[in-house]
Amino acid sequence: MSTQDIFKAISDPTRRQILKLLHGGSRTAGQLAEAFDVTKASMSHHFAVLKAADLIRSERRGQQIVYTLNTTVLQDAATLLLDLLPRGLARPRGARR
Amino acid sequence: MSTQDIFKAISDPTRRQILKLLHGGSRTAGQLAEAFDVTKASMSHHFAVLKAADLIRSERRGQQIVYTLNTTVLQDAATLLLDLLPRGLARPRGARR
DNA sequence: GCAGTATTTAGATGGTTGTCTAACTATCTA
DNA sequence: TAGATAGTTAGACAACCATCTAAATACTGC
Repeated sequence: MSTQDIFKAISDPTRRQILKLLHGGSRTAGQLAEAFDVTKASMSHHFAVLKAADLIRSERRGQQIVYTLNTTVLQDAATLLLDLLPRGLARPRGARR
Repeated sequence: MSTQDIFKAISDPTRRQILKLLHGGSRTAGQLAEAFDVTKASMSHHFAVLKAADLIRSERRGQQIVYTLNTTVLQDAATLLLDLLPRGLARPRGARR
């Protein structure tokens, strides 16, 4: 769950799309997989990367696994990016630290 | 200069550090190279990636090449990240669109 | 034009990554 | 407990990437 893990995770377009889909609320692995033209195994790999970065959380519900966006870490990532800017140029409202 | 170019560019820690150094104002290729433990050729590669993403601009000054942060694109990148969040949760001040 | 300095380009290499197929684990239901 | 469904893990492979050395380009000053 390092900074590098986060940036690596969001560097892939499929994974960014997954995060975007999780906007709309939690989804099962199967529901997410349907939205993409890759195998479930590949999707599972992407989930693992996102989980390693703590960008998503998983919870088993019966036979299915439900993924949920971890908005806190995503906000942190945005903050990290904004930190690359000269101070005071842009800042998220209510940024921590 | 696509979205993907931007995210790929910032996925590397060395390049993020370069951007951070450019916080403090423009620097020559040589000045930037000094700050890292890699060859100048490798640094030149990183500059090219950052330029392709339009995150930095270059200008020749005599024998040297001066690199400058393109804050506009960096702000856009942060906005793209924040767009992965459920609407209204976080937003940079004065975000376009 | 030549020597020296600053930087980039070319080509090679080892490591990482996204994808696949096949096999495995976990859960539910009859 | 057997079969079906949902998802992950293992292993392989091609493509990509960060890095290196060596060579080339661009500029300056003599």
